[in-house]
Amino acid sequence: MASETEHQSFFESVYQVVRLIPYGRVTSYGAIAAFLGSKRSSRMVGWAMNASHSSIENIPAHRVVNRNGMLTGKFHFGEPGLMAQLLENEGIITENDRIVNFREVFWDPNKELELNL
DNA sequence: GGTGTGACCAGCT
DNA sequence: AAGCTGGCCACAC
Repeated sequence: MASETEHQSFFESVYQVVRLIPYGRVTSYGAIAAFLGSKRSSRMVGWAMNASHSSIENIPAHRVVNRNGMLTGKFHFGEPGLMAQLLENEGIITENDRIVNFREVFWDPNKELELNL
């Protein structure tokens, strides 16, 4: 057995979900964590994003915000304001580093996505 | 291999 | 009501 072992690290799982976020939509760290099974592991999701720079794939980390809809990780994009700019570029309205219509653009993987692992 | 950390969340004071 | 602390779990040194 053993085979290749899909050692899919927690990070990889997070990347997949983040990659599945539709254009013009956002989600929260807790939502992704809950989708992965550990609602309280939301911190790991954020940390995974920190390592997203190591991923060769483009991770739309700007579509991931906290449950308040605030752009908490904007400082990690190299330049502050870049995250908000990317979001507005997708039609998402942000104000004061916070998504105005967060409720409207919120994309819950638990609801939209099905357990197809 | 123990310790620390981290872009959170929720509960307690 | 608002601020803070704890918890949680995976990764880096």
